[in-house]
Amino acid sequence: MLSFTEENYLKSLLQITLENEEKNGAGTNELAAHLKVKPATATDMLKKLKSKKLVDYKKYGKISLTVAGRKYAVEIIRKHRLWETFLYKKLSFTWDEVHEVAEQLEHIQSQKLIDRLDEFLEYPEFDPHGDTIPTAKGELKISFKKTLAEVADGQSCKMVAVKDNSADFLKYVVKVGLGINNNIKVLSKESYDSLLTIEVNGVVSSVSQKFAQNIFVVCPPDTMKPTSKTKKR
Amino acid sequence: MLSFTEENYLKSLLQITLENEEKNGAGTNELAAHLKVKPATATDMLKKLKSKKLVDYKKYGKISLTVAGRKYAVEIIRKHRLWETFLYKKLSFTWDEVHEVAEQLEHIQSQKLIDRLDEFLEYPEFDPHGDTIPTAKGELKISFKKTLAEVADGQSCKMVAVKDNSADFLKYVVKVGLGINNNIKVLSKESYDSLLTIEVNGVVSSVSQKFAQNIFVVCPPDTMKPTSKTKKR
DNA sequence: TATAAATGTTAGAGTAGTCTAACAAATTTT
DNA sequence: AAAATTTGTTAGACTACTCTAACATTTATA
Repeated sequence: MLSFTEENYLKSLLQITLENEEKNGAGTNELAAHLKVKPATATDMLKKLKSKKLVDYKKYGKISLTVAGRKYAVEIIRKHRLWETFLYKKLSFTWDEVHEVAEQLEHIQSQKLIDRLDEFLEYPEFDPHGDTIPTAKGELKISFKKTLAEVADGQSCKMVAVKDNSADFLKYVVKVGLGINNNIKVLSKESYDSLLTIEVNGVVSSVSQKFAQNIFVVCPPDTMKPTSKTKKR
Repeated sequence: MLSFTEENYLKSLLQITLENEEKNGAGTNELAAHLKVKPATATDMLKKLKSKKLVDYKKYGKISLTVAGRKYAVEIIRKHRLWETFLYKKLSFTWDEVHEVAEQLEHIQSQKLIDRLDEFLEYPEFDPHGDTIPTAKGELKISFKKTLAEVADGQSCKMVAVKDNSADFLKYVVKVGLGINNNIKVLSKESYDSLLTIEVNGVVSSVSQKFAQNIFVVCPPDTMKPTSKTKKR
């Protein structure tokens, strides 16, 4: 069983690699900055995680997670996002309040707890920020999460979350006929003021850029397995 | 903000004092045994907690919580019991599974979380073990929790929890007309086999001792304020 | 390609919490 | 009340994680 600290290092490494798909690994300074510790501290921990076979690391080299390390990290992300969903959906926390508490809850050790929580929440796909929740099997779909404002002309997407929790905004969302899991097609985008014309359930509406920036959507979801070793060659 | 460890020391001290109302304070060995550490370790921590004004302690003397320390400890107990209730009621954990996970969850730092959880659970009075849950104001009712088998002839009590979670037992409970919060009057107790005759909602039934040992009840609840300083003299 | 800049590592030290071993005080027994 | 036992404390050491300061390696730049 890993300590909170070790878990945080694994989680940061996964987050860094997810943010930069093209990169081959993280750097010590980068990792240290992500965890808000000094590089020297990160070096020490990397040696420890290496000895536990959770990271691939050698002096002055790039850092990456081993298969076991990645699996562990995905579990932490899963816990984090399930707790965020719980706080948001069941305890009426707002979009911006969930993260801090989930940072603590993600370290609770109990497989049964997380399985039951998943069930209780009815196996949610997305957390309140629109990020995908890894499955119990450790599958992490990479969602190309963006705001509706970033969706290109003619493209379709699915609403996964809101960024603004004010009553005004949420009423407006309902008025436009939008809701979680609705499919949205962007019919056109005005170049002058970025006014969007969208179609939801066959209904066409116009929404401002400000509005669109507060709606999170995913475009074409893609599955990424927890490891590439399962691939046959 | 206190560390997990410091919180555990305060919690243990409160638990020890609650278990022995008549005693004037805990001893170092007793506290150390409760926390599964060595006495030397406890001595060190006591000095630290004393410097934070959370315990009253002097060399070779009895240990007790200050008003501030007790307040903190009651909050931890409150969190623990609310989480147990959540696990039991919402995530279908059994009576005996909740404690271990609640030991972890009780240390999560978020006032909003615990207030919302309390609301979500509809302000429960008792946890799955039949122990009272301190209120948001820090009031801890001392319940004279016992099993139905221990209730004296002629006495009345209220059912607060079950000890056995098997389907067989729970079906039996329903059959006898029992449920959480029901008032039970013990009409008579057979001295030979402890068979109980009880009255619930005007209906009289007979239950075995084995059955009665798996029902938790409270008899005459008594309120105990978080501090005795509020008493005027 | 030599030098400067950026990046990463090592050594030594500090804090929190734990331990063991030796000692000190309080309590119980005779 | 003296001795024995129990209880509690001190001193020194260990682990996990962190830091700063000095040094080493790699990369970028002139």
